[in-house]
Amino acid sequence: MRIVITTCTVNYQGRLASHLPKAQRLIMVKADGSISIHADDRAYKPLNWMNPPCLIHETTENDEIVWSVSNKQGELLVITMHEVHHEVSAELGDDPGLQKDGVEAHLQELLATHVETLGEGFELVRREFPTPIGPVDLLCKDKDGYIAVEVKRRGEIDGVEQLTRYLDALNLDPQLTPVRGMFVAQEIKPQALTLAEHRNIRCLSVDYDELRGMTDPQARLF
Amino acid sequence: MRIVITTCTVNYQGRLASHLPKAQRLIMVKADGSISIHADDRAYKPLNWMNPPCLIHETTENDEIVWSVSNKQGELLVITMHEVHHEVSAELGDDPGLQKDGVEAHLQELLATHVETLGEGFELVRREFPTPIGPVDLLCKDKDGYIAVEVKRRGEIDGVEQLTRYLDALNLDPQLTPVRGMFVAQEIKPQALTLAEHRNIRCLSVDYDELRGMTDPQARLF
DNA sequence: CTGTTCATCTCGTAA
DNA sequence: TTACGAGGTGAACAG
Repeated sequence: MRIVITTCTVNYQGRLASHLPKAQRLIMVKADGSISIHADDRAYKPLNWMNPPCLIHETTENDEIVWSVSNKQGELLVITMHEVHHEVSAELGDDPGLQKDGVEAHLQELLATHVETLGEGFELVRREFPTPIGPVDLLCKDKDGYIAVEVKRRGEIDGVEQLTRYLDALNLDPQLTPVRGMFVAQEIKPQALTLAEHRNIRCLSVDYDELRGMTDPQARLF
Repeated sequence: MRIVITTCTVNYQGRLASHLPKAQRLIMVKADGSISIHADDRAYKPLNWMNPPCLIHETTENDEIVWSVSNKQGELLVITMHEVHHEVSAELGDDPGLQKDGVEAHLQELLATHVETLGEGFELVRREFPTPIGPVDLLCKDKDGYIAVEVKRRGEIDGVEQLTRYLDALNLDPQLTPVRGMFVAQEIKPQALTLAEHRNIRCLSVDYDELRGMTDPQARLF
């Protein structure tokens, strides 16, 4: 990792064209060759960046240091440093990586082992049930037939569209039809709820922690 | 802006839960109070972060510095620094900001002034034509009636769904119906193309630079 | 404020 | 390699 605090101008030509006027910024060069340019606000997003793999070529023109960063896709990032105020290097080494808990996959897992919470007499047929246009999160069955369940952390309109496409595909199969739809999320947006109801898709909000408690009452990863 | 290179462990509890084992990392505190934690790879994304506005509370426990970062939503980021290897501060000042050229809005603008490239005899009725569920990018007209045009930089399946919803809404209006659909993008994914054709939506790939050339042959912002 | 949509989205994963 | 969906998506803009 190399950190340079510098007064610079930046031009990017690639997926779009962009320009940063002369100002003081922080440039971060990482061990994988990637580069990012940060202003003094916004935690998340750099002003400009180049993802690895990329090549940094340094030249000097009229007392100005110029970095030309290019990648295989033909994108080009040119940083002209008018003045360098500070510079540090440090070897951080490999990172053991981020452990996550509470993403959609976990919710799907928990629901798969507790399909009875989705509806009376529900039985799991398969997780990730394949269709020609992609897998349905859960395929369940009760006394009236099959139910395709779409699981989301946050239920929005896109999820309802996705489930609708799956239902269309599944209902082409005479072995399965009629297949009902069910939309399950920790939180369902009003728009999504309205669209789902309009399409006769049942909606259910579930609580992740509560669901986890059913499997393992004292579970808490961290 | 404050930069700290430190051996640390990090815990986040908020929209999900996550944990970073002890390792050397770079912590960036920006002038707006936001904070991000970087490993030595990936240009774009920090391992962990907290967006402004947030509050940083520093304590010391057994020779370890602990930063508790919280926000109004009740999210909590706890950084425990076991060792600090380097530290810098710098006032960067306000950034003049990034100027962009080539985003979807520009493409829509160009197409609006050249609707004849979309189809013979096409005339523009309105950009951002309002419907109950949101504005259609372009509403055009030819001798056979109205055409709703959805403009995307990259045409994917979501865009086709969006256009379909607009068409459904527009065709409820007896003054307009029948409204045909048209999907225009610099690049259209095969899946989107298939779905669009299946719904009788015409697809067109356009070249941004070529289109811009029609308006202003020597135009080139940077 | 909410809701909607774009993004140089990034990033993982599975076919 | 490509395609697809999730994301602590973030960020901008309209209502």
